[in-house]
Amino acid sequence: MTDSVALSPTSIKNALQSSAPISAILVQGWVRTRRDSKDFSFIELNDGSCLRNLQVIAGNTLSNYAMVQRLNTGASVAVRGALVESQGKGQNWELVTEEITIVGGSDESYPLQKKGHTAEFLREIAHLRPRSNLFGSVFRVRSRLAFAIHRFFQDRGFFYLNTPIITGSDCEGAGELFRVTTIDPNNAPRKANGEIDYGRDFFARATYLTVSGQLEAEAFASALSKVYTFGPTFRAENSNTSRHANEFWMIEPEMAFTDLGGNMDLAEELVKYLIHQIRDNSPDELALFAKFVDGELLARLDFVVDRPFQRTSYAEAVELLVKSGEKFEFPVGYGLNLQSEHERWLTEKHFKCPVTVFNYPKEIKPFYMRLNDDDRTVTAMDLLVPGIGEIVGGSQREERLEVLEKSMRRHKMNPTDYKWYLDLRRYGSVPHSGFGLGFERMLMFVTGISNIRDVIPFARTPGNAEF
RNA sequence: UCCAGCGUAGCUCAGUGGUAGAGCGGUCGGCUGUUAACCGAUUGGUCGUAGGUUCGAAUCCUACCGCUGGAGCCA
Repeated sequence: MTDSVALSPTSIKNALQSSAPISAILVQGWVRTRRDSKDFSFIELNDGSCLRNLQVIAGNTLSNYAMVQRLNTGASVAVRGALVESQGKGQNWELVTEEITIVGGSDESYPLQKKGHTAEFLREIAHLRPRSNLFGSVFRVRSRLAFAIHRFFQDRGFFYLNTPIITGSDCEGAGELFRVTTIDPNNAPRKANGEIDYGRDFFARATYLTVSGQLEAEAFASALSKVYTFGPTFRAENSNTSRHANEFWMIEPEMAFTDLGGNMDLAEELVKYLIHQIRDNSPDELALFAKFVDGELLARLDFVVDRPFQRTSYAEAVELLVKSGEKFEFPVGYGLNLQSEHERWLTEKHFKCPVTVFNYPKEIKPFYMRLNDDDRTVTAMDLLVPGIGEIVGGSQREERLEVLEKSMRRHKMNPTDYKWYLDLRRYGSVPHSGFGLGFERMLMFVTGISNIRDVIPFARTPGNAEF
């Protein structure tokens, strides 16, 4: 800032954790609120390093005290002074100012008040909402959760794999795709029949944003044994719900020599590990969520971590639903998809804990899932959690060449379009399994935040790509 | 995309046919080691947009736009 503050800055998090007074310290941050006293002004300073603010005492002997008294919420300042034990209640330490530099002012139009705002309002000011207690906390936890995911897999011998974001496969059964093209829509090359000729597009074929890295991950699991992806995923579905976004992040582990049981074990272990990590490392943020977002959050997280998840086959789940006597809006029956209300009944009312449902009828699942010996079901698994529903979807993959080709034809796919994928079954094929964990859905579960748009920095949903 | 609900001050909301309100915020002043401070004053509006009904519409009707919740799709 100026040469009079040659100190290297200290984060507010570190300052508040100090075990002893510090005679000279420099902190930088944004003013959350200011209160005047007779001879000085209290400034609540936050730099995002932690939830808590540092109380700054700015005395009327400061040369720029008149400016300090006009500081608005939102302004940025650098403060040099002494960290001392606080005389007041509510904080252990406070900073007595020797010099304060107003870095960037703010005025009365700053939209964040020190009182609570609704999530809906803050969504409209997505560029400023990380300066609020709630959203600052959400995005600190988001970072922590991402770190925990890498740690979980790296500790277990998985290799981090970056699968392509631009993909040529358009038939993975995972929703609508966004097209990637450099063709000028007003001057597109045409085939004889008038259709656009994507063979003359940038990649000499039609290309899309990826909806899953699974197929590519299978190739690398067939070489490095255990891999995981963690990257952005795009779905062009016109979904308008609190748990769908068009751009989201997904974790997709893929393991060679692993069957459905091993797959379910890993998913359960991962979910529990992530809850533990956040429980241990983000206590202040969790306390805030418990207070303002979801009063039962901590009890639910502890409950989930403490006991094994329920596991039930699709057939058993259908039977439970039929016998429940519950009146459902949608019909229950073998061969029908489980509706949200059915999944919610299983996880929220019946088992009251996360539930893994496995072995679904082959008709309602994608082509790549391994056919069971009964010839009716495939080794699918969905992990359902209370409040959110499906958080993990996965399966053991079909590793038998002929069975896979047959399944492709049954799904009206042409096996010759998937030569490289089938090669994995031609050369050293092994039983292998994997799943997709929705990163944002996991974050919702851990924070209690009920809308996916509030756990993504700048969410993309239908009709909304501002910021 | 479908169903339902809601759009009133910067924010949260009240007002259901007869002169647009409150709290908070902001601004000014007072008081004060305060901490969602306190006390007083003050500022603030094309009632989402466009039509229609009516002597008269924030209020009733229609369409559109936006937001929220639910459904489908899935992570």
